[in-house]
Amino acid sequence: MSQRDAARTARRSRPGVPLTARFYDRATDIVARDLLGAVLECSTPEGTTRARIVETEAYLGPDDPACHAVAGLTRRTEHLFGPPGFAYVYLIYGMYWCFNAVTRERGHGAAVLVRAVHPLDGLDLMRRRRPKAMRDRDLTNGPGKLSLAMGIVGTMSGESLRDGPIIIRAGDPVADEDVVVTPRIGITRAADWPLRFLVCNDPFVSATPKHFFRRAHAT
DNA sequence: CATTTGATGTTCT
DNA sequence: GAACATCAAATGC
Repeated sequence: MSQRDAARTARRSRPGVPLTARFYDRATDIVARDLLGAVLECSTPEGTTRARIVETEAYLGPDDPACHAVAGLTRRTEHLFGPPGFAYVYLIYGMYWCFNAVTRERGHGAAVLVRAVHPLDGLDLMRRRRPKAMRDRDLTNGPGKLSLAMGIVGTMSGESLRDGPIIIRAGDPVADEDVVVTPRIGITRAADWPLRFLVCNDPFVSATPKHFFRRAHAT
């Protein structure tokens, strides 16, 4: 799917119901929206990479059926349960690391998944780490891909996003008219909740599934 | 092009 | 044993 088609599909999938009325708490989805445009930086012995965040998903906590917090405090969710401003990195499908920023107070269990970034610095290092990516946009247009490209791994979970190996800095803000909202990708529970945020027309956002289009029309 | 399938292994029931 | 916030290669038009 071309990037323009992905953005168009996402735009047409925008739910007609305002976010405001739907959920018990807006803290985490506000963070998810405001994280668009922020700069993600990761430092490893190999070097430092920087990239602009262009796609996020909010996971609201224990009352969100798709959030890992519903399982309670386990080995995996230890760092999800706070405090805010720290990394929650977990392994998915036994192969890929997913990076989240914890958003709520200790014990709550809410976080924002970073799903795609637009590279700014360290392109050569990213290409070395992602030899299979034929085009630059394939380097970081997915949560597993961006972790590979930037060197994000599980040992970074629980580290501070202010002075740890992964740092989030302020970036150029993204205007509301450039933000698209869709349901979250790759989940089965709460599959219609509109908590995925992306910068429309950015070539580095991940593909929006086609069935989102039909779902929006059914309602 | 779009859609399906196989890889891969940790975590929790 | 089943589920899984994924990715890349293979297959179908």
